[in-house]
This record gives sequence, structure tokens and C-alpha cells, in this order.
Amino acid sequence: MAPEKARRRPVQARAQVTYDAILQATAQVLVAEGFDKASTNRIAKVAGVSVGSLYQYFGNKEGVFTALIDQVCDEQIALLQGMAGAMLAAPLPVAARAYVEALLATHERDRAMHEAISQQAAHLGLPGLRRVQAESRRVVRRYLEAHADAILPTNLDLAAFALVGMVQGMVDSAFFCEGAAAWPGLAEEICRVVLRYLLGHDAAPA
Amino acid sequence: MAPEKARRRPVQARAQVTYDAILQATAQVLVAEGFDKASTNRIAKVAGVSVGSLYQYFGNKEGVFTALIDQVCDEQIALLQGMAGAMLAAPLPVAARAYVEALLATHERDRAMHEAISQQAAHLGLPGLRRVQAESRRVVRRYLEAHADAILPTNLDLAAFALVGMVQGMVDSAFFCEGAAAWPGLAEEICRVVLRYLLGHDAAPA
DNA sequence: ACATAATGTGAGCCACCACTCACGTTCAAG
DNA sequence: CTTGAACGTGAGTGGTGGCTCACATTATGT
Repeated sequence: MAPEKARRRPVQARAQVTYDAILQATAQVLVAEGFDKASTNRIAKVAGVSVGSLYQYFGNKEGVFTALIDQVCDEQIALLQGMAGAMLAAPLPVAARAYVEALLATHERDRAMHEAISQQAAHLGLPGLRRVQAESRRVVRRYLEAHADAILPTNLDLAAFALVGMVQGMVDSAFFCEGAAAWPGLAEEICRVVLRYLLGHDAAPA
Repeated sequence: MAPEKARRRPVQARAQVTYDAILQATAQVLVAEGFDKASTNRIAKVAGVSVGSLYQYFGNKEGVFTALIDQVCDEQIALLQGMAGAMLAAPLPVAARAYVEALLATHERDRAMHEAISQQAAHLGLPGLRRVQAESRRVVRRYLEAHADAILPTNLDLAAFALVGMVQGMVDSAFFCEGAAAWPGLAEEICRVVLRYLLGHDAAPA
């Protein structure tokens, strides 16, 4: 039950290779065959190692999945922060657009991955997903601060919270409802929601 | 794998009692002990019946969960439609407020339930959750039609989609991020988002 | 070269779990 | 009351999967 610590940390190069292979195999099996087929024996076989090796680096089955989820969350956060740096000085319509597109893109990229993980989200993934949301709010809040004189909301914490939630909600809905993600006006509409909330009107075209 | 049909439908009263007890026990075990502890034997024991009885009404384990999810979704949809009838003629700020409060309330009521179910959402719950979202969009769309001359969006399908997604997203975020659900200005802020999207400005106070 | 630690192996143990079946019990109809 | 159908039972079966452990192999320091 409790997330046990890893038995051993990889120190030699070949150990790191094994470790990475296990995580990659976990992702692959999860996406291709579903959670209930993802036994430790199957993961080890796909990774090309023995079960014993798996249990050298992960205390139990749960540990494998939490490690994988952590890795995915770290990537997502890194992408977020990278974008934030490039967008801090950008005007609102541009930044909004970039944020929306980025979220749509990551969803597109590893849709199956997210689905498989969220299958166990309440149990294992929740802390990780919380981290991503918290970091998203932090990034958005910093942007709002820099543009505080141009927007309506004065409670920036609440505004960041609302923004991250609403965009995530619409993007999720789009992928949830098959086919909707490809709707032509979707990204525009999400941006419209954001801009009307922040400005009270649509952005004037340049 | 495939959702097998129930072996037998309860016809006598005591059979219905057994059937209901099984579903209720499933919900209870799911919430109190988590999905992986919810074995058919455990469910039967908590329900106070024998495993054999369980398999008289459900073809397999999956069938128990899908039946439970269907039941929860039906309740949610019924609540939605009931509210829609009462709100069709209401002015926008009132209707928006009612919708938001209703969502917040249902989340509050069976938060653990939703969490446990969404744990298996990708596998079992997806069709049910899709039904709820689709019905939500239909209800919202009907309302928008009735008030089409008072709102900015012209593509009502897209608007309904965006509205349901954004509200759901913000509500989910609130419960996701512990404590946030109790934030004082939360419901107001969600309404503000909705109204600025639909009207382009905040509602004038009565 | 040698010792020692790090890494890798996989057959097998054990516990658990989905599901069955042969048998009892309760109901409803004639 | 009788009869048969609906309902209920729970020990048992087959299979699976998490995890171990005794042993083999490879790297590292001296």
C-alpha cells in the first residue's frame, strides 16, 4: 500500500539502462495492452530483463507506476516552464493562444498515455497531477502579475486558478468527446473565453 | 472483457433487495477500501449475500461496476434535467448560478464516489461520463437557444460545449486541489467567467 | 589477479481472486 | 399440498500474479 522506497539506486551505466527500459516498457504495455495486463512479469519481459531486476529498483508494483507518472509529470512541467519563459512579455492574445495550443498538443501527443495513467489517477497519479496543476497556476499567475494593469481580475490567485481550470476543462472535454478535438473553431473559442474573462471583450486584431 | 449481459433479472422482491444490496456494497467498498480491494467475494460479504448470488445477477465482475456507474450517471442526468425544467425561463445570471451551485453540490455529496469511479473511468466509466457530458450540453444548448438574442456566441453547439467544459474544469480543479472548494469567491468567479463569455461584460445587478 | 560489490536471472512459492456447481430454501400458482 | 421455478449458498477449482531467493555474471578498486 504505502509507496515503498526503491531497493537500490542504479549507479553503473548498465543499471541505468535497465531502469530506463523498465519504465519505458511500463508505458508501452500500459498503452498497448491496458492496465490489467501490465503485470510485473509482463513488464519485465517486454523490457527484456528479469522480474528480479525489476524488484531491485522498485520496491513493489506500485513503485513502478508512481516512478513512471512522476517522470511524465516532470516532462510536462518542464515544457510548461520553458513556454512560460518565452511568453512572459508576449501580449495577451498571443500568450493565451500559445497556452491553449500547447495543452492541445500534449494531449494529442500522448493521449493514450494520459488515459491509461488517469485510469489509476485517483490512486497513484493524484499527487503528480496536482503538482502539474499547481505549477500551471504559478506560471499563469506570474504572467498575470506582469500584465496586471491590462486585465479585469484583481485577485490574481483566483484568476490563475480559474484560468487553468477552465482551459483544462475545455481541452479535456474535447479529447473526451471523440472527434471534438479536431473541431475547427475550438482553439479560437477557448481563447475567446479566456480573453473575455480577462479583458471583458474580445481582443482587437492587430 | 466484453460487458456480458446479466444472467437473471430480479423478479421477486427479495431478489431486488439482493441486487440493490450488491450495488450499494460495491459503492461502499469502493469508497472505503479502494478499487483493488473490491473483489467479488468482498463485495458479496459486505452486501451480506454469497458470491453465488452476485453471479446470478451480474455476468462478471465488470458487470457489477458498469451497473453501478450507470446508476450513478442516471441519477446525475435526472438531477440535471430536473434543474433544466425549472431554469429554462430564468435570466442568465440566475441560471448560471444555479448550474454552478448544482455541480459544486453533487461534487461535494459524493466526492469519494466520483474519485473511486474515475479511477476506472478510462476502462469502464467512459461511456457513462460521456452520456452525462452529452446530456449536459443538450440541456445547456436548449437554454442558450431560448436566450439566443441576449448572448454573443452564434454557434450554440460550440458555446454549449465550451460552457460545460469550462465549468466542469473549474469545479473539478476546486475539488482536486484540496481546500479550494471552500474558497469564498469561487462560485462567483465561475459565474463571472460564464457571463463574460456569453455577454461580454458582467451582469448588471438587479 | 583477487576480492568485493553491483547487477542480473528465472523457477517457483504463496496468496488471492474470478467464477462454478451441486445442493438447500422460499415463493407463487393451480 | 404439490410442484416447479426463482432465489440463495459457500466450499471448491483453476489460474494468475506479486514477489523472493539462491545463484550466475559483470564491473570496480587495489
